[in-house]
Amino acid sequence: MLDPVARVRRFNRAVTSAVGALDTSFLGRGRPLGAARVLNAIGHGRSDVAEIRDYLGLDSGLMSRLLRSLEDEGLIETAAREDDARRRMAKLTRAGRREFAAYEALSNAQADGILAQHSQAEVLLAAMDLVASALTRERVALDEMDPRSEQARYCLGEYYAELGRRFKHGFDVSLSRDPDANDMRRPRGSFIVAISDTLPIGCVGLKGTDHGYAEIKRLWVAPGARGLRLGRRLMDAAESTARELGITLLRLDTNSALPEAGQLYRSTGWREIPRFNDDPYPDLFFEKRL
Amino acid sequence: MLDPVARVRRFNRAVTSAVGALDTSFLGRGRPLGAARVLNAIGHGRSDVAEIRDYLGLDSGLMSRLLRSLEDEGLIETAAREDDARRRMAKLTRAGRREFAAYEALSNAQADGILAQHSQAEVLLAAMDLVASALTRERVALDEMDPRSEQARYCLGEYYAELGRRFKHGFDVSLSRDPDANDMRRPRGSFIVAISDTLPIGCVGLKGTDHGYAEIKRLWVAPGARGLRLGRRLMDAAESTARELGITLLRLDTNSALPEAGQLYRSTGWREIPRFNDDPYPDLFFEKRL
DNA sequence: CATGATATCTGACTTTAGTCAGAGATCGTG
DNA sequence: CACGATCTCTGACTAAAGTCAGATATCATG
Repeated sequence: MLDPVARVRRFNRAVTSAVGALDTSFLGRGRPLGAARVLNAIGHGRSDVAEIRDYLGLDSGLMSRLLRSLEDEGLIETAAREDDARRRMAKLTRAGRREFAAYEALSNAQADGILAQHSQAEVLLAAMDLVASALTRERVALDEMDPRSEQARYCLGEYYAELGRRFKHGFDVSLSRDPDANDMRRPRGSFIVAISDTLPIGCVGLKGTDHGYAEIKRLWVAPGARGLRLGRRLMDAAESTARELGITLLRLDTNSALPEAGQLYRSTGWREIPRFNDDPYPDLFFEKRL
Repeated sequence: MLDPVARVRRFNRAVTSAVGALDTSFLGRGRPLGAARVLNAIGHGRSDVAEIRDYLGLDSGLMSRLLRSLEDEGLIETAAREDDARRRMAKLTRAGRREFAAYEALSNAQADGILAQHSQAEVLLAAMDLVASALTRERVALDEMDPRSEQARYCLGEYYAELGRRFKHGFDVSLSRDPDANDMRRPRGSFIVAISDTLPIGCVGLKGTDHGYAEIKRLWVAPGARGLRLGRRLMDAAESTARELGITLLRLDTNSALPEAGQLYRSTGWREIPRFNDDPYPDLFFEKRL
């Protein structure tokens, strides 16, 4: 009754029928699912025909016909790309935007419906985040981006909030040595965000200094993405970026209130060293030679 | 970035692709999905053709042809039902059982694969249980069953384990007034189990006494099924069974360490009364006149 | 035992999805 | 500017899924 595999399969059955219900509601708009999917891909900002085909896994002949049918309905327009006339771009017409909005409304209504039946929506959402991260584990992209970008700032905000929860006396950003964003941009450093299907679920900063080493800062993994060894992947990415930048020595500080972090560092070749700064929060210091 | 609806939709995308991958692996056995689904429904114990058709949502013509193709492959046998020769029963042949086992192996491997990538499988499973319960909320069946049945005993075991966790000094079944199973069978009482797709996710007992009232005992909702107002549904079912049995007064005891239970009782017409038994665990007592 | 209801089956369709080969336009490169 | 590579499109298919109108057999009921 409690076999793990049976529980996963019960989950599969539950979501299969939920997904099927959404597909059925899509069919209610009188268009085959294939055409609806292409329309939605375009509505969500994909315009390059080859990219859509790849994303949806369609044959080029089939894709071409689906585009034609959407064009005949007056929902999209296609044009050759300016930089390469072999490739085509597709975009929604006014009618297409209306139709796309109708599909969006169906999707949103379904999502809303699931949430509305639940008196603890945040618990349900956290569980969904966790499952979604687990299922898309191998599709998590590690993207280098500006530490001031929206997604980076979101990660940092979550990171600070978590420190506030886990440190006995809270955490005040202004007391910490908040690294200058410029130190986490090439060529001095870098900032890497893990993105799972548009949602940022982790980050790490590589901060350049003038003291002959660089620092690893702001390693964070979203609660729903823990257990997927994402921290290790982020650290690997930061280290290889450091090597690219010609950095040979890395340091970092952390706090014993975050035991999983310390364990990660110890198991990946970092060795503990004496305090090397006067930041009030950390009480553990590590170094790794590349 | 944190819009609840967007999070649900990210979840939808993640599971859609996981489900698609399983379908693809099913196709690898060289049989269309429709036929595979029918074979699997039969393998999982559904034998009545009309029931399978209903479960899979198939047209009777299509169903007939799928059955024929499975028969031609030698995987199933069909026969008219003995009690009604218009209806047909289908069952697997030896070869059908082999083929069904192969599909089962694929499903199990997929489930195993998901779990294996996760270093905290129990956390992931708990999240899956919660999501599955939320998605199948309206398909939860409340079944009256014997309190000694396997599913009832599972619920009771989970109930006792939870009391052990939540009571400051633990919980010892032998110290509590463990109701005689016979008091929770008709006509003296009843035992109701909430089943979500084969998994028991809640229970409640109606225990007959010789003192002019019946007691509500053992109300439990699985952690993953909380927030769905299942406790209320179970209580409603217990009350209407009580009415059927001609019971006019209900009592129950509970503990202030279970605040959600007390809140449920207060909000559904129960009023607090003085202690009416000498069980060491409860410290709150309620009564409701039907 | 006639009659209407029910369950399954068959034949004759349509729609959707997907495959494949080749045509035509365009691109990058030597 | 010739040539191979790339991208899209068209025509000609097949397979799968689904629909619908009877035909046939059986059942429950008066």
